[in-house]
Amino acid sequence: MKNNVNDFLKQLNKEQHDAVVHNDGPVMVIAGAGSGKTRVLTYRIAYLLSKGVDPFNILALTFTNKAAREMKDRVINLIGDGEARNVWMGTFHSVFAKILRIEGHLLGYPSNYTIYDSTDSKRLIRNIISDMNLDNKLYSRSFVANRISMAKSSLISTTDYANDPDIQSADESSQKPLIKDIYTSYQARLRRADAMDFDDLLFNTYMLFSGFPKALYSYQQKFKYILVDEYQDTNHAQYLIIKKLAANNEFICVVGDDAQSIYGFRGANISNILNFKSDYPDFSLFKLEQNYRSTKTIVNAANKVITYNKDQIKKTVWTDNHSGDLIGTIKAKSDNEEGRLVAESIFEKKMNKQLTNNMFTVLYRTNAQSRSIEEALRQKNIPYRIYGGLSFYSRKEIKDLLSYFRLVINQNDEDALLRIINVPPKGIGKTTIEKVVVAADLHGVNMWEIISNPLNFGVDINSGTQAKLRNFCIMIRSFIVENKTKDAFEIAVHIANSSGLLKSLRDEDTPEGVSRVENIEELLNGMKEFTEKAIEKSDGDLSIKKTLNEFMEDVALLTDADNDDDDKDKVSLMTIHASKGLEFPHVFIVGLEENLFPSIQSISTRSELEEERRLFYVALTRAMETVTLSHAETRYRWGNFTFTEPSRFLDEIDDSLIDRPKPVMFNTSQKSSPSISNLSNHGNFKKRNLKPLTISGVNSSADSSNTNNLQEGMSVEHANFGRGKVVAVEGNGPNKKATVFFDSVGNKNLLLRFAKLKIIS
DNA sequence: AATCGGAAGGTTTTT
DNA sequence: CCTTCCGATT
Repeated sequence: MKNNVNDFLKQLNKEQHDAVVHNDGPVMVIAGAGSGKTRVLTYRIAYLLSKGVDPFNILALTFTNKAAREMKDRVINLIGDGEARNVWMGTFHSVFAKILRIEGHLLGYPSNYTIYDSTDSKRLIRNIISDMNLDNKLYSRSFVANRISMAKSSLISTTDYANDPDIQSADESSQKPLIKDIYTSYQARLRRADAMDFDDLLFNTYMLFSGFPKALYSYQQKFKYILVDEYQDTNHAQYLIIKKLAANNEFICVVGDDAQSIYGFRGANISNILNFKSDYPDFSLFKLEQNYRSTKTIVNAANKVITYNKDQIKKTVWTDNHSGDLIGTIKAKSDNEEGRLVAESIFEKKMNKQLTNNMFTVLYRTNAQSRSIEEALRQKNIPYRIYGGLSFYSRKEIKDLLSYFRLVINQNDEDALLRIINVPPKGIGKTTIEKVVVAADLHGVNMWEIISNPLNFGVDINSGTQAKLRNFCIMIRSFIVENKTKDAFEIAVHIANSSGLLKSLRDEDTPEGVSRVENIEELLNGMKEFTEKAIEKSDGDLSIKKTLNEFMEDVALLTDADNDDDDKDKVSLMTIHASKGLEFPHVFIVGLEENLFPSIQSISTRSELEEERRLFYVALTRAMETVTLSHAETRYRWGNFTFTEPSRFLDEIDDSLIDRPKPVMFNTSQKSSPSISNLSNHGNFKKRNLKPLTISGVNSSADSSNTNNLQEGMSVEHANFGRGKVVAVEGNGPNKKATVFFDSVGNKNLLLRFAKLKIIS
């Protein structure tokens, strides 16, 4: 043990301390923002271990991988690596996925079942809708997917769904009575593919524990001590699983804050907090109300905002910290200007107060808003990192390669099969695939069986096509054989090459192709790291190299935010949802406009509006020192710009805490200078050429616009003119100019300050 | 069977 | 605006 127990307990305040050492029965901790919630959880784990509890008996559940990793790190800090490693800490989904790998056979799943992410399951739903010849405008994929997901997370099976009169009449009145059949067929197809979607991980865990008392009992014995983070975000399925696991020992500790419940849209149910009382009548309640994170101004502003919500648990968050600055505001003419003003403000603060980039974050409601901010930061040469957005793992080329891996591990994975059977092109076209699909349905077998032996199933194809299918199967089988002896990295490289995937992308010879190859290389590098890290850890042991199977077990549950290379000094950009649990000295919340934040979909019902307000509350309480709220008067939406109204949330901040823009007198001549000149930039609206995304924003800033070292003879790329060669460089500092010869337009004289040149070589 | 172009549709939020 | 899907063309 690294520290003496009493030493680390001294670092807690009274309430935190009591919550940590309370050792008798169920515990609920209601923790205001910034009050040391994670601290209580980690210290509690450390405390249990110090009392001699076996780490193997502790289960700690979080919602994001990031939160899980942070918790693990902090526990390791407290008590050292050895014991902490054996505590089960992870997201609900990853922990349950692990359990299902072991116990899934009881439900008829092999241990190598595939996890479908939401893209995969939407593809499958799309296929089913078109197979059923339904109007795919009426039966929109996302609507159906949502409906099914809601059902599953409430543990409503396909039969329950079809037999529930309320559900049926709801579907009938929305003109979609056949959702029940789509749901049934969807589950059947997942089964046939030995696949589970995200909701199945919860649904099946519940089925396992309710249908197999022996299995339940053994996990109850294993997980004697259960801790749950962000309890307010649990959905019905998660709630019941925890309840079952805890039923024997009732040594359960849940931590949450009803004011930060922001996942209602995916079935999270605040009443789980309220029900805790009735589930565990002898529970102890602790309230953490002292905020250690933020200034008085921020705490008071957030408190005031949340009072506009009717439904909430009473608590008084307060702080001893200094008052700090007033909340700042930015009012911009357009979303582009908003980006510019935010970037300028970051730049100024940085200079005036000697701050670093990583002290800043820009938060927004929707991922799409990142673009104008990105552009502005890039122009100001401020490095940034985007969390979330289009996930690295959802890029086409990555999905394709991963699909090869998936098929090697599980040949029943039909989504993977369909994705790659003709990628790169192998002459297996639509007609053939259609025949295979039909035969699979007809015989009730998996598509892999059909293509392995088309003649057995009477599939009518010519010998040329037969040979092509045979070659495909032979290739996959050879990968399967190789996979038995190679580690994850070796087999991955082998597949990337032998499948022809890398070659076909290289042959494209386009900038997109190059960036796709880079992405694949990035994935392979990550796999190399994964493989080698495992070797390091197992020092002494006989070659415990990580296998492809092990890699693939994790990958479906990973998101971009999990690539933690953020030791760099960068401004963070993310959605408010993604920011939960994090803190930053200086926070910008952008796009505070009606219909955007609060979102247009949520302003019609009280509960949804209140969730938006909690979201705003979460955003405000991320900040330690300053908050700046910004909105734009016009914003691009679907190609043309629309006028917007300031968000109601702006008005809900107490006047004494915010620095509102002074109302401008009507004086046409004076008003002109900044605003009109900005509007005259109209042409800029059209030039929104998005740079190809680099992986998680790495090097998005530094080398793309750092033209300080530009030299004669270099190859460069310009957003509009394409590639060119530097003919001459002259001038210094801000007036540095270059003459560049572009293939498209010939010689151009460019002021480097403005032209965003990218150095190629 | 592959490729290209036009049309249509889509923005909440995440595991 | 951007991505994805479908059909027509080669």
